[in-house]
Amino acid sequence: MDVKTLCLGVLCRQDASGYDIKKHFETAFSHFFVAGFGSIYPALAELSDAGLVTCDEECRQGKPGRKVYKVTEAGRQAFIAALRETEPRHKVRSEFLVLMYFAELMPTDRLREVLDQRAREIEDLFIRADEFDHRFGHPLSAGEQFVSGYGRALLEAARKYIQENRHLVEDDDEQESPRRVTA
Amino acid sequence: MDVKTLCLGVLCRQDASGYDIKKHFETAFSHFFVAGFGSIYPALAELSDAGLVTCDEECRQGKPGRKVYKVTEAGRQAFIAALRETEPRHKVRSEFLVLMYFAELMPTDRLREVLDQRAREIEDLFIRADEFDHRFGHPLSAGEQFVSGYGRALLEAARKYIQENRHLVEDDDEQESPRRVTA
DNA sequence: ACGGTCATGTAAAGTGTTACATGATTAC
DNA sequence: GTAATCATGTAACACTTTACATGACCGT
Repeated sequence: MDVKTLCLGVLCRQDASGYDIKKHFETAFSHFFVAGFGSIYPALAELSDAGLVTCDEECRQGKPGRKVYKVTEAGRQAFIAALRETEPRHKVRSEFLVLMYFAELMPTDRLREVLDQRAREIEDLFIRADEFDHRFGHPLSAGEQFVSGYGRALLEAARKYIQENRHLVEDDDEQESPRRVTA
Repeated sequence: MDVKTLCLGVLCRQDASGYDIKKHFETAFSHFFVAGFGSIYPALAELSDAGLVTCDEECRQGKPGRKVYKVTEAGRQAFIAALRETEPRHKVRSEFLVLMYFAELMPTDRLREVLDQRAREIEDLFIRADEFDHRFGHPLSAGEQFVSGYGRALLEAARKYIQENRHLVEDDDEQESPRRVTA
């Protein structure tokens, strides 16, 4: 599934500009999809050319002018068809885990730093997840609840695992550290 | 981090052919990286051109001939430098979660099917993880242990979450089903 | 004044996926 | 005999990332 289809999906929920859609990727989709402006704007142009969305441009003298996109009936049908045909894949790409895998080739300092950074990122993601859940206005749909809960469950598992197992890569690696303290 | 660098990393552990490396991606790296032959073979050719690996071709009359790659000292240094510079990102791309997010636009049958399929895939991944851990021969390194445990911890969290929460998207969606049984 | 947010878009470069092309060997 | 596994590689295509280019508005 490509960014184009995801944009169409967002527009099936509500009218939005490219900028709004980017926000949606950063909040609602943050657990499972990323996209930048460089993918979103061309995608919207293509959707428009294909007649799957329409575009109202708010003229604000000079400047780019905010463009609000709306899905057409053809667009809605196309999205539903895409959902029917999409294979439910689930793919991870983690440089963090690559680094952990090759822990023996890294200095202990750097390892600690990387683990701390990952731990901080996880805490950040919790905060962002809370922000998303408590948006004032409409309550979460069933799908949003499921996905939000899924993200949180996996985040919790990751946090716990890292806390309890970071010693596997941080210790024994080099035998240089003279303090084996804490009886 | 690209496939080329990962291939170099594998070769820092042991000599291998392109085919062997593919196997490595499917087992050791299965939790966090995927790569096909179409990425691996060109990567090995480039590494060879750059002098980061050498290549011994086992001549077997006719046919392609198995090529066994070995890392050079320059290659080892280059990999260690890459580890130093790599940002520890962690990215998920999940069509499965997209489908769940848009559950309201899908028929209940299809939803059930998708959830069952994901559940089966998770069980498969457990089996593959066990196979990897119990390879006869050398015991797991610290890095391998950490990554293998991480993968398993997240798999367990995903399994549990799906079991306990699939009703969120499978039920209430359409009110058509006449059986609300089990008072 | 300055930094952050809002706002759109293009072009080039980098990367990965898929399909194609070929063929031997091993296990059932 | 048939399917799976071993084994390598190319070419076309698809997609994303990054850098660039521009500029207003709002709050402090």
